[in-house]
Amino acid sequence: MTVQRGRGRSGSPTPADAVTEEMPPVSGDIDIPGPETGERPGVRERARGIPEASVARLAVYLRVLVGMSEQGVNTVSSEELSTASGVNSAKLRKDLSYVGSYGTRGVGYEVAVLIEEIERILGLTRKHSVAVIGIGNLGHALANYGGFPGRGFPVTALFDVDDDLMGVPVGGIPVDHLDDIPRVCAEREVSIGVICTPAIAAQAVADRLVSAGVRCILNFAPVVLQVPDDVEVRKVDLAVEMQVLSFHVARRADEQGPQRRAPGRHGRTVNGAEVSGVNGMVIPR
Amino acid sequence: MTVQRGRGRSGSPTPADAVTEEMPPVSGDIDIPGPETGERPGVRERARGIPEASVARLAVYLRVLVGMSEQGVNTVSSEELSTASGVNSAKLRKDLSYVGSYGTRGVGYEVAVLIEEIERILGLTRKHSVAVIGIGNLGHALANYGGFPGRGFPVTALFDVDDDLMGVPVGGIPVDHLDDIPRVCAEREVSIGVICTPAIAAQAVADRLVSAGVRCILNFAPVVLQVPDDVEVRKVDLAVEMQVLSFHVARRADEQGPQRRAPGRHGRTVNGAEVSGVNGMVIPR
DNA sequence: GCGACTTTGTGCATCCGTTCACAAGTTGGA
DNA sequence: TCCAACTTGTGAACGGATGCACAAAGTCGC
Repeated sequence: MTVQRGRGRSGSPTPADAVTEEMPPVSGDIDIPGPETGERPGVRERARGIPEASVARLAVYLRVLVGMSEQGVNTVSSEELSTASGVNSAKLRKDLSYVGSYGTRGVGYEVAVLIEEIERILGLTRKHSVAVIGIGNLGHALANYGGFPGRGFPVTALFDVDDDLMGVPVGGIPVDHLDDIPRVCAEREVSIGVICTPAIAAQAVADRLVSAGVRCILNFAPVVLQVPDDVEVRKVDLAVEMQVLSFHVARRADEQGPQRRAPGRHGRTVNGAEVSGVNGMVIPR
Repeated sequence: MTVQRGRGRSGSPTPADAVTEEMPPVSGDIDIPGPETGERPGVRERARGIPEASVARLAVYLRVLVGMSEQGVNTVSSEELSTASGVNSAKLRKDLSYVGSYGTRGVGYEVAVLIEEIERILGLTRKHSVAVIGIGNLGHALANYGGFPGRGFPVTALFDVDDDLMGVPVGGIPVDHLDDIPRVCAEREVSIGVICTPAIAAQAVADRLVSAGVRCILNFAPVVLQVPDDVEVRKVDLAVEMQVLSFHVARRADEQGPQRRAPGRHGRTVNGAEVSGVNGMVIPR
């Protein structure tokens, strides 16, 4: 995966850059059967310890499960679900075990239950108001895809600097000026900001979002954002994706071209398709 | 990181699902100083062993380096470059060591040299013809951003099923029908296919791309594609990104809400901003 | 009610990637 | 020429994620 953790703007590089740091070791991760806290017991304690990689996969399982549910499937085994999700069953079961024990040995999982539990863990039971900043090609695309993938992510605010866009509704929502980020975000309780601006503007936008109280940012701009410790940033970088693919093209050419593909090679990768997934995504055009 | 390796359509789950499998252990990774192969010695052997995570980061370094170069910077230390790229210097040096030893102890790296070498490793020295399939919102955005990020990725073909779009130029390139994928891709030597279709159509499109000889796919559709072993797929899934963010929102709420943020917590994450990057991306609107 | 069969949940070994820490190489100044 | 300061490159330790394999738990048929 390609998950990097950056550092705050305070500067000096620290070990905190570690990929998949942050999650404390599993020590405090035991399901404490203490008094009810309103939610199921242990859920809160457990949620914290889920590895980021597992969280991302849970989202994938969720999608598959919803699909199954729509097709009337009631029960699914780890084997079936894992195949459909493109992971192996052991990993899937381990991922699900972070969520809790909702399967029945000898039978499998109830699709509906699993959906509910994963949604709860992922925090999808409540809506997350989304703001899109930078209404260019991509921003437009996102805004038009009103109410993001899998619902639960209503786009409630759009921002840009272009005067011609001010007040113009895109996907039903009028565009506001960047300067209004603090006010509008507060009013509409935006919890996630999606940055689709050019690289040059991204940091400034991030700063405004942060000062507006937004604590989660999805960054499409090709810059490493500097944000305070308590702000979560995820980055999607098309250039990087393309270049990684390019690398594989090159590697392949190198292997095959000059010294002819080694005869043993095929045997080694039998059945091991090269899918370097990164995440999920929607925008169904 | 969220790199998954899937399996071929052959079905039955296998250990090959392993993340970051495929790359053989470093055993054969030594820089063999044998006879020149046309490229620098050892390059070919080395390229194969670079971890995917490092490849992705190399792309980030490259972007930062190009920026520096444009500003007239000639030399950079691992410390500077790492800070600018949001990783720690040890990791950066290790990443660069996969590329080769192009630094000077006591001094640093020559920006120009590093750019050149990274470009070579990433296979950016040659152009990679790109086809975009599914000219909806996102496809449109990508197509319009003619000649992808960082150049080297010219979009040369567009496909859709909508009759109204046939022949209509988008970003200067006329849209062809899905049925023409094999012919057009062959003619224009497309090496990378970008799938922006709805989920339902994605697999069929992938199949056509594969049969057209395309061996690298960037998939924006929310499906797990089934492809042969020798096809590389990278997936960008907006839904997953959003849901991972949602998870963090929830986690944070759980931490702070009920049992008040633990006093020690801050001390632990000082300086460790939570940036779970995933990849790079451009589309500067 | 019992035994054969299925599937979950997880301890454990393994592997890969990150980080540490230091030897080796380079520069500049005394 | 020698020494101090600096920076790269990398072996080795560490830690987290993956995959295996099996005990536990449940179902089904007889």
